[in-house]
Amino acid sequence: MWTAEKLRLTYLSFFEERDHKVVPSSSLIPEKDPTLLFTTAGMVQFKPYYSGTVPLPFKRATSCQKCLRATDLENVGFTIRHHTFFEMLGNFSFGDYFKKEAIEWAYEFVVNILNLDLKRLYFSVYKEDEESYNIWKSLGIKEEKILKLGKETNFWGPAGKTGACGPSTEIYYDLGEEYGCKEKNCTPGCECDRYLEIWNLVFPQFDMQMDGTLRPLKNKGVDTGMGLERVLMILEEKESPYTTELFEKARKKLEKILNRNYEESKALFRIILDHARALTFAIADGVYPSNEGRGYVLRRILRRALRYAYKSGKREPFIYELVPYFSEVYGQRYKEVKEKREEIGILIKSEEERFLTTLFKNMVYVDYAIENAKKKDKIIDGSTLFKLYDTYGIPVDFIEEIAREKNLNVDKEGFEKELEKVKEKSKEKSKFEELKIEWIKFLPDKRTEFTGYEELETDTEIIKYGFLKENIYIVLTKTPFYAEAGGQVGDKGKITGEDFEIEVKDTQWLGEQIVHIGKIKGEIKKSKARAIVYRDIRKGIQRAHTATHILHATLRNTLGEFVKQEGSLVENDRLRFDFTYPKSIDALILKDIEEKVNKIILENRDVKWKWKKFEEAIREGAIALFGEKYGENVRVVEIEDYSKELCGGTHCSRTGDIGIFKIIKEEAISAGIRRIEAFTGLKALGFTRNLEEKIKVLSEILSSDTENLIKKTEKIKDELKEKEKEVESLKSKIANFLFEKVEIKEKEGKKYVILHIEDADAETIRKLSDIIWQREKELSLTFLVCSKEKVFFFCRVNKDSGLDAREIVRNFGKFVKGGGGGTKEKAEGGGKDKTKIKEGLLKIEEMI
RNA sequence: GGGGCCGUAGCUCAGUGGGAGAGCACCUGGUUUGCAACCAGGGGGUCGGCGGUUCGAAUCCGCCCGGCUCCA
Repeated sequence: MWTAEKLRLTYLSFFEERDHKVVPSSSLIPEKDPTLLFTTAGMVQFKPYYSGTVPLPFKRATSCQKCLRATDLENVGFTIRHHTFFEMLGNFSFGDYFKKEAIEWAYEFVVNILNLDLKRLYFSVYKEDEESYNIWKSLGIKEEKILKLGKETNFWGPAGKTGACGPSTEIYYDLGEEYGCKEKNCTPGCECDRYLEIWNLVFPQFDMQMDGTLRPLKNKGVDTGMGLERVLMILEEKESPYTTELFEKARKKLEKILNRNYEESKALFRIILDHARALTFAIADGVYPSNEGRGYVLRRILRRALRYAYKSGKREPFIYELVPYFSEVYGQRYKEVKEKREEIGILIKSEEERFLTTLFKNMVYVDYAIENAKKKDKIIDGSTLFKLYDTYGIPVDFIEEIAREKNLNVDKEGFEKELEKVKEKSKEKSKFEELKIEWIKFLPDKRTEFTGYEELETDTEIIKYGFLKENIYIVLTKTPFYAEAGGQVGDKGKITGEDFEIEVKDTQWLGEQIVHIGKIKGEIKKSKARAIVYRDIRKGIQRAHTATHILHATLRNTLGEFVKQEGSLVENDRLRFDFTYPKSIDALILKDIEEKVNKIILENRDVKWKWKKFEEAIREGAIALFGEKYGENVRVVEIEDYSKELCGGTHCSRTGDIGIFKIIKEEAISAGIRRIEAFTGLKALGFTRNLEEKIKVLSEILSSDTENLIKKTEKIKDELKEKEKEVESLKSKIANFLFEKVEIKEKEGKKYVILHIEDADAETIRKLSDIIWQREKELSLTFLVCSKEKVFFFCRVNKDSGLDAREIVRNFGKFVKGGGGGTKEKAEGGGKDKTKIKEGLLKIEEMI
């Protein structure tokens, strides 16, 4: 009986016996390679060993690597070979053994260890790679079973324009005709599932040059990948990876959730199972759904699964329910999946809810676009497509799929163009000025030494300086000024010399150097200088920074481990901390957090820092931020029994130095990311004092004492409402009273009322007009004017009268320096000039 | 950091320059008691905030705040 774990162990020990170092799987997030979104293959963690940039710790390695790929997302579910998440078994050689051993061992493993049926095996080589071809032949493989294929399938790399590349050879397993496309020319390499590629052996052999020529690579190597899911399916004799033990439990659960059988809707099940597994692993490695980068890929994966489920009638979150089944199957080997299963579940659920809400709300726009397209040329144009994506957040692949179902086309090209435009625009707007400085040099360039951890004043020498606009930029050999990094703002202070004094406003990194930016008085003649950081401001920054660490630790304690720092700003007694959290934070919990932080401050704990090896620091549980680059040696800032973080910033020596910590604001800055702003030290005191001041003033205005302020305000509000009602009813009464004075005139058989009431308001004459209209049904026209500071008038005509209320109102408007409008039967207007009301009214009488 | 859409009663929303609305929920009275009961009446709003244009702004314009979303 084969199981996944038996297969993994068999593979790893097979190569361990052949002097390979067994290396554990690395994270799905390539730690030292910001160019890669995810770990997409077994070799990712070994990349530096091929390029030869680092000393080799071993020359042979083997691993079972978790991988994530979203490049073929649309195919997942419709074939048996596409997965977003999968495991790769691999053996690697860095300038050690080459084609012969690799191929022979692969043959031995597949035929002798796994006992795969040789009759079903096929092989491919790159058409110009005679060497590999001959090795296979020497193993007794018949020529007709070794296919010579072209560049697209059997020549790999380089990643980018230059670098390591080489031919590959592959092992295929014939699953039988029923898996095939039934085309005559169906062979290994075909798009269908029949010939399943189970093992790819890549031989980095050449070094591609800028001009495209191939030179021999210094460290020729071997990089192989055997798909665990694929092989397991063959060994277990299952119809697809989705029926192997890896998915068995989750699949059964899913059958219950969807109330369907796997057999009757395979694609649906495969999509959901695959995506649920990928999400589980990605979140376990610290990627969270968001609207950018890796997080965005996750969001797309989840949304695709939900979209298919939605189509099948499922409208509630459910993917999170599958998490425990994956954590059970994988928990032994991949501890993170087990340990974080609860957080993973919560995150997935909240993301599901978020998406379903958006989807449900915004699907109407898609429907609308589809109806439009049906009427026209059966194509959804690029700008519509883009709008749906850009504004309403509906993934393009969704729209494409829906369109396909309705036999419509989408203008993907037009969409790409629109997207390109937006990208350009974004880049343009965020582009900042480049430093174009003509440097005046005293000394040769070298790295600036930072003395600011120990002292705030340093005697130093000027390396160079220059001017940009009204600012001077100056670089010193050593400086106590902290340059902006890790959220902590640059120091402010003074640099003095014999003939000059510089007021430093900001400090920034410029490559390996620290540059001080400020204004100069006097002239620099000699290179000697003294750099002085403003103590008070620096202390304020330190208070905010240490408080940030306490806050971070407290958030993790209180809200859970999946609080992850997203960004941070540390200024003089002010801090801003952004972190992942799926929902808003309850006011009570926020208060609790504030209190806990202040408690740590009151306990006056020690704050210490040390330089350590990166690995050692991580092992001790220090928090490292993802996306930050760390060198081999890192600085660990530790708050006694409370927090341990990698941090280059400056800190208080005891937590008591912070004084007070006061949260000012808690808000969402984007989906799943919250921001807390807080003050420390005297600024925190100032904040509360300011509130106090406001309350005092408020009390005085309302003639209340501070204790009863709330009651008093409520009372005033109630009273005001009462008065408003009273005024309302008075207006009605006045209108009724005024009705008594109404005099109905008649001209050419048309009855009308024209009336000017001086001290009424708009509401009153509207009401009066209503009363007149109700009681005197014969009227052709009423025209009422009131005048207080301004003039307001309201006109109503009977629709059979042949009069136009708008016309009347406009005419009258001219007399009072105003205007008006409305409908034919009812119009109103206003003006500023009271003096000509009489003339205006006469004019209206003329118009009847 | 930049762009798009949105913000109206407790909830879901209509209203796009001229008198703040509907359905659900709530309260009172009536009717009567089988599954979203019915009938009549009522309470509930700084139309997210501030400024501008206009005789007049929920509506148009600008800025700010909040939500959703895309790009960096």
